[in-house]
Amino acid sequence: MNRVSLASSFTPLARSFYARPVLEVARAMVGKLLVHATSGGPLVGRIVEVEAYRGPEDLASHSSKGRRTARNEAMYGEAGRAYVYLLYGSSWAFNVVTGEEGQAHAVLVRAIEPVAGLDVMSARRGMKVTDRALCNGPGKLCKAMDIDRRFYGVDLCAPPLFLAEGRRGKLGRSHRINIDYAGAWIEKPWRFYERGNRWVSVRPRD
DNA sequence: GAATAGATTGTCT
DNA sequence: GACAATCTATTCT
Repeated sequence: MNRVSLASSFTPLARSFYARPVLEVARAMVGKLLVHATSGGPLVGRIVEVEAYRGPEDLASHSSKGRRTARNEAMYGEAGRAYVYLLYGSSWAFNVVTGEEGQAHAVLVRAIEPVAGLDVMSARRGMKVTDRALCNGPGKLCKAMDIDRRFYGVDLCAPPLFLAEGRRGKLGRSHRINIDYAGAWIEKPWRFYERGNRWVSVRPRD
């Protein structure tokens, strides 16, 4: 199969997939494929770890307490669009907006299992394709998949960036990672991952 | 594998 | 001016 037919063999998930409660979408996203059709061929990763963020009550969310700024504006938009932001100065994070418009809920993709375009990902990350650190973190997968602020607010229901159907194994869930500032919300089991998958970023506490 | 320290910069107070 | 939904290198066991 050549590169062109490989890219066209993936079909974007419809907006109805995203227009549901955020925890439902987060759970369903584990096992789906993240596809970026680039001029150099498709970059594809199987999603193995995500986290749900549900403002305004969720203190870990950028939209907590109804906060609405230039940065998180995309969270308030229609379901199925991307919310991309820079954190800690040098890493990009990729989120999918869910629920109803005006509702600032989103799902952060924390880790993927590389599926296609491995040579490109490997070169972009400066490490071997077999290295567990290739895509096991929000910033790492964005670097490997060539996702940055160019994709802020873009529609994920059509190429070049979209989710496609995939298969998944056993679902696991745990507390979210690195939200020490969020008080009692630290304990919410809003991280979903595939059990036993070596590409999951942080080993579950439980 | 686990723990630690330093890097780095847009965004918000 | 402080912080952040992190990463990397380094230094242990």
